[in-house]
Amino acid sequence: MLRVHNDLTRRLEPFAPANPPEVTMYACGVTVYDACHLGHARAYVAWDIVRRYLEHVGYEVRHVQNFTDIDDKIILRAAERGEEPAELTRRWEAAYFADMDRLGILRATDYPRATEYVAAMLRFIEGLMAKGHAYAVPDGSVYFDVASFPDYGRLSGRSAEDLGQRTRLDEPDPNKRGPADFALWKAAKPGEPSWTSPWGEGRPGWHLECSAMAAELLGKTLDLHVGGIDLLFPHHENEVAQSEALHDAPFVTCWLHNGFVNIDAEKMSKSLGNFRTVRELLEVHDPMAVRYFLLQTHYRQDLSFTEEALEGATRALVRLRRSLAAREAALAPSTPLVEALGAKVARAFAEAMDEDFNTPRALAALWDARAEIAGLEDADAEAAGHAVAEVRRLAAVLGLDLAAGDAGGGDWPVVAAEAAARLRDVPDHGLAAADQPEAQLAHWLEARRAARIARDFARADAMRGHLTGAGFVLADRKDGSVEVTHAEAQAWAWVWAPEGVPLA
RNA sequence: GGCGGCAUAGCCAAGUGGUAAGGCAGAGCUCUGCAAAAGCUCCAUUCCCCAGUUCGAAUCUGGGUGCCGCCUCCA
Repeated sequence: MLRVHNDLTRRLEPFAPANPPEVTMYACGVTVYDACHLGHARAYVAWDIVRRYLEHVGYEVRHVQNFTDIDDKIILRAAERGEEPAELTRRWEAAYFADMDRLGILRATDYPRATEYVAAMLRFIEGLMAKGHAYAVPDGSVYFDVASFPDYGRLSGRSAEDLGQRTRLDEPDPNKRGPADFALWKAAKPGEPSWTSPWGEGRPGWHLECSAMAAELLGKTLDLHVGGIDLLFPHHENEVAQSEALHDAPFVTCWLHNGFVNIDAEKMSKSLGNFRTVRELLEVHDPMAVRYFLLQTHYRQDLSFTEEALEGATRALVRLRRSLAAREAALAPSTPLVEALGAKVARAFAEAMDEDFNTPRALAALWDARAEIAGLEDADAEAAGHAVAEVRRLAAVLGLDLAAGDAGGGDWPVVAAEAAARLRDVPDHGLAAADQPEAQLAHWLEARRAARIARDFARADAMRGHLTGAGFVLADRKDGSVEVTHAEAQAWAWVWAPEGVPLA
């Protein structure tokens, strides 16, 4: 049975959607004005795992994630660049998808844009005003009246007094009746994009879009609402207030929040300037390795980013893949032991994931299975491939493709192609230069093979030394083929196979 | 000031009462012409500190210390 940590109750509780097998899940999306960094990747990988696991255990998830495509930062950035806000936001939406697709994040059911739901938001505000929960001020803005909603603060654990105390430190906004009141509708300043409303030209407040779009697309009460812990207050608190004030129904049954990515013990964020974009990370690292890295930490915990840890995750992924690949072809009729092994890993995996999506433990279950598969003997070893398939199937629930990236696949990374090209400049071995990196490397490997057959190991090792100097790592295999990797190309491998008789 | 979180081996990180998962790094070995890869073995008597509860605590309670986050945009 799946149990989840509900931030509304601050407890682990059974997952109980209102209308199973359907699950409604709303994820707070990004403001599309800049590149995604590892922190964003962390959040969306976490929710991708939640979605995948729910589907794995039989739920049908309606997953909605918004794009905030109108706000102060967008307006400012578009003005700086001299382009329309819509051009800017469409560009960053595309960049968002490019990054997240590479990380293997499943597409949501819907990606509503705030600017396309302004009419729904205006109806929302009018409803709140009719019920006395909102008020307009002279400049044309509309605020939510927090005092009219006694339950305010339940999600974030803040009392009215807490909020009052803070305001002594800040300059009070003369427009607001109460210190915690927040804008539902912001009056437009000259030159800003705006929509017509009963209160004049303006644009929706940030908190409102999630409430309005969630209600439009998923209904008044959501099974799951997810987002970063930084959104807990005030964003999610305000969403609850608006939605429940209007609908007189619980807004969200279960809230999930993910922890931060820390770098040097500090939150990774735009404003601190200590972020690593997904795009730049993927220039060097296998997307699956980045995903694996993120899954090593439970989603609610802060995650420490270090290059060392990311590289460690990459090596772990490569070893897990290779270890399994070594047994994948063993598909003789299965045996009781192999069947039991498959069932055991599936059980351990489910136990881990059922405990609030404990991906570190789920990964450990996969590693335990790897060791058992490697230790199989005789008839069981002949059938090991069936257990490998089971491990890969479970890994896929985490969005990890353990079959990919192994020998033979993938384009040549730039570093490897450049290294191969440099081999042409080594004046030795009487080899013809070749244009393609594959052909260039194949010349060397063929010559080295000839030397090895002639048992001229000094020459063969000298050739390997040159290749090693260029960054290539050779792995001789029993059949005479050579697996080639490159020290700077994470998780990349290329296999050269000789024509003719294999090495004796 | 208010609210909340975290402190586990060189690094990342599970573990909420029963005697420290997993990965990376490191060491040894097997295999190999030699390597690499793969495989096997080893690697925290101890969980920030001090009291307490308990037959028993990394886990519960109290008190410290340190770090981080939210309260303004933020995944």
